[in-house]
Amino acid sequence: MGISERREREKNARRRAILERAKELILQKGVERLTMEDVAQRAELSKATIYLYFSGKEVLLNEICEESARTFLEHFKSIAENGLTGINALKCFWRGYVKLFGHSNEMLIIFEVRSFLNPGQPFVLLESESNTEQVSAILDTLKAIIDQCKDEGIFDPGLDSAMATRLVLSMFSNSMYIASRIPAESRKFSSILEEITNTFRIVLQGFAKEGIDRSLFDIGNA
Amino acid sequence: MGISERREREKNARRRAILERAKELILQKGVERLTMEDVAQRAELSKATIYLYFSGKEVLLNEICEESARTFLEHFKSIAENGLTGINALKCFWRGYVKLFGHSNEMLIIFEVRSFLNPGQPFVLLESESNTEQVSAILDTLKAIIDQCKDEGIFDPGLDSAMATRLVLSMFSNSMYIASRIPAESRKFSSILEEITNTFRIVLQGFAKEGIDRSLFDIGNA
Amino acid sequence: MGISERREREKNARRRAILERAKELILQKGVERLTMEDVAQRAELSKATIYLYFSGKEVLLNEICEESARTFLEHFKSIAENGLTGINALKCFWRGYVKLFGHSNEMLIIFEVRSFLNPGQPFVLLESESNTEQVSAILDTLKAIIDQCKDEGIFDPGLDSAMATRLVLSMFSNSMYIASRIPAESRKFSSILEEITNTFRIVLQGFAKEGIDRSLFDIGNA
Amino acid sequence: MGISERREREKNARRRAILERAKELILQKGVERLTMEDVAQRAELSKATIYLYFSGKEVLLNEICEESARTFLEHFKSIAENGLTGINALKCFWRGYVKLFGHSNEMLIIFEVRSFLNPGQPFVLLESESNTEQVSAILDTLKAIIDQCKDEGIFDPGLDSAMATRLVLSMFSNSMYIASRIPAESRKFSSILEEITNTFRIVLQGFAKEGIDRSLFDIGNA
DNA sequence: AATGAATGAGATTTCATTCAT
DNA sequence: GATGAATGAAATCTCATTCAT
Repeated sequence: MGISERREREKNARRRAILERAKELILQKGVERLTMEDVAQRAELSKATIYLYFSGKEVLLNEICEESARTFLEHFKSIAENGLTGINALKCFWRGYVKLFGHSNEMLIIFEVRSFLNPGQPFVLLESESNTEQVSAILDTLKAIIDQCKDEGIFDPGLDSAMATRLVLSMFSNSMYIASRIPAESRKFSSILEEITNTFRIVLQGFAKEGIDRSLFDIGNA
Repeated sequence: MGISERREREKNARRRAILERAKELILQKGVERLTMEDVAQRAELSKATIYLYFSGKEVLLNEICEESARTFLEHFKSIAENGLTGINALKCFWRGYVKLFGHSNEMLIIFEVRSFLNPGQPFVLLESESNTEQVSAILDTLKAIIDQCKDEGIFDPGLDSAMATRLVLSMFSNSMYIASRIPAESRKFSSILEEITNTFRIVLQGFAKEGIDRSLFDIGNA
Repeated sequence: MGISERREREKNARRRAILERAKELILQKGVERLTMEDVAQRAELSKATIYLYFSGKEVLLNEICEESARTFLEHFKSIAENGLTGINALKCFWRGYVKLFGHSNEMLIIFEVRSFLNPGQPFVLLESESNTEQVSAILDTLKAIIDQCKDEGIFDPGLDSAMATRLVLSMFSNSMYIASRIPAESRKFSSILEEITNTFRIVLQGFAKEGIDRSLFDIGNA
Repeated sequence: MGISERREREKNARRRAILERAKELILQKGVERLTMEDVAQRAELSKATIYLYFSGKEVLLNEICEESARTFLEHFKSIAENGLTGINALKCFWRGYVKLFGHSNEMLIIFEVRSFLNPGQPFVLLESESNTEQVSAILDTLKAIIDQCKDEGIFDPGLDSAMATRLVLSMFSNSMYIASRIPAESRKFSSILEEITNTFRIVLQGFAKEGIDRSLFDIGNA
């Protein structure tokens, strides 16, 4: 039994390692240019071995997506304590995003891979049942926060929160998509981040109830 | 003489037809999945014939992009009279966009193809000289309008107009990208448009100087 | 009738013009890289028109070959008077060759095209009936000269004159082939000619009867 | 261990087999008509497999050339003992050539492929640094032998040995080229060989110092 | 007589996937 | 469990040739 457990552990470790290498490659060349050959080489395994762990390219990509989403959610949960105000939860969400994006690019991968696998998702996302578990969880979380902000009188009460969630996500998604397409060597995270931060602030200002003090939305220096 | 003119006309017509079919395919499957074989089949021509009109895939994509951008610009110019206020120019821009997007998807294609040909453009767009003529013209036009809105006291004077241009465009671009990836059969333009309209309104609200009446930005029913 | 004659004349002129352009191209890129498109463009005609004058690529190449051979023969005949000694005829042959090769490259084309059309010809040339008329004539002429040199006691009486003809021709052919493959821009006729001249002299020395004064074979400064 | 060695051996064997098949095809149709499809079919493999062993057509051709040259050189070295007189070394060179040419056509392939890859080489051969290692070695070897013959008073002291090397090689090259173009079924090695032998003898006679006994150059029956 | 337009057949190369060992 | 080897299917592009006008 100890043996079979160790086996299991090792197998999982290798699975992870493969996913990790694949992600690196996605960041470097984009999903569309990712080949199984690349993955194998980077993982220092044979192509055939990759197929032992993942039954196909699509499956591998899905796993990447799930894993990244899981990582993001865990991060988010670990930061978010209960009893936060809406605006603080939002800042928390943002910090989690920045942390992951700036450091490990998890978010980038989620969105890029997902848009590759499920073209056109974002617009149907909330209604659709085709979302993977983890991704749905992210969406739900975000929507809850936006609702809370409305309840707390910070966001315009007439704001369609489903739409607002989609907007925020597609904004992120787009940043990611664009960032992912910048050749790895000339990608500068600081300026991309600045751009996204500005964008996010403006969108929040757009969500705000009239008369709300805009300095509330100075997310960047939070 | 009549003959050679007719020839010219027919040749142009065929060129156009090919571009048209290619655009349809891009809308259906995305640029990355577009093959010359596809284009040929859809255009009911042989692959070799396609190469008669376009010397390569890249050239064809570039033409699509240029053509679409030209169409958009013409549309825009035909609507825009001189002496418009910033906000009206913005509405005009929007109307042009909606008209083209809702009916012929021109914009969608510009952005998708461009992002395929020049990965990562949007972040460097304004500074870069690598923009094609037509696309640059769109960018310049939009930036001028945003500047005007700042001058007229509608937009926050602290707004970075280069950034704002990038934001608007990447927002559009993203809508387009997403819309393009929805399988043609389940794509509903009305709801996509509504989504984009809302998004646009929110972004404008985000640009607004504090205290400006938000009803100004009810672009949709303009 | 005057009209139909003029027609005929014009038709021939055009035929010639096409062949001329094709030859230029062969010199520049080699037969194997010659395309009908190229020929048409260079001749400022449409591809279809080329097919009006020549029923196919092979036919066109054959014509080129015949024409060049005819030109060479004419040249040769115009120089060669009757009553020449063998060695003088040889020099004459050589002068004709140099003149044509150095100036118009006729010879080059004959050999290159022929080796493209009839692979392996040279070795079977003399026995074979598949030689075109003109080419056969060149061969016969050369063989006659070699025979004469033997008769006149300059060449080794044991020399197999058929073989010797083949040798000379394949030597020429090879020079041509090599010359034709040098990119047109870096081709220097003077040095190629020098090389060929030396080669020719050595071969003649090899043909010589023992004891014959070698200065006889200083063809180059003839 | 035994396994990985066997693998290595088999892999090399297959590599060789592919090269062998490619060479057969070159002999039959010439380099210019050689397609990867052909090679694959002849080797009873898929095209993709060929690309597993050779990263492209050019690489495959280069390998062929190198391999053939290596084979020739090895043969030459294995025959040539030290301390040979120039004329004996020449005969040795000749025997190596005949043996390889008559049996396996190695030489033929070297020259044909090389002239395809590096058009126009022969005239610049000796000066150029672009020669592959093996081919350069052949050239150097031959030139050394010719120099030795001059030193030993067999060849005309005024003979330009660089030129003479080029002459001999281009003579061989040409024989090869011609032979390669004879349809395989009608190619008769005996007569080709006889032709080349005669040619070689005559060229050597041409190189000879005046007064040298010609029977020295009866290479053929050596 | 001339040509613009079209094309079939084929060339090189790439990649996800399978399978025997 | 791991892998080297193999491959089918597809993508981009080229060229000799035909045909309606």
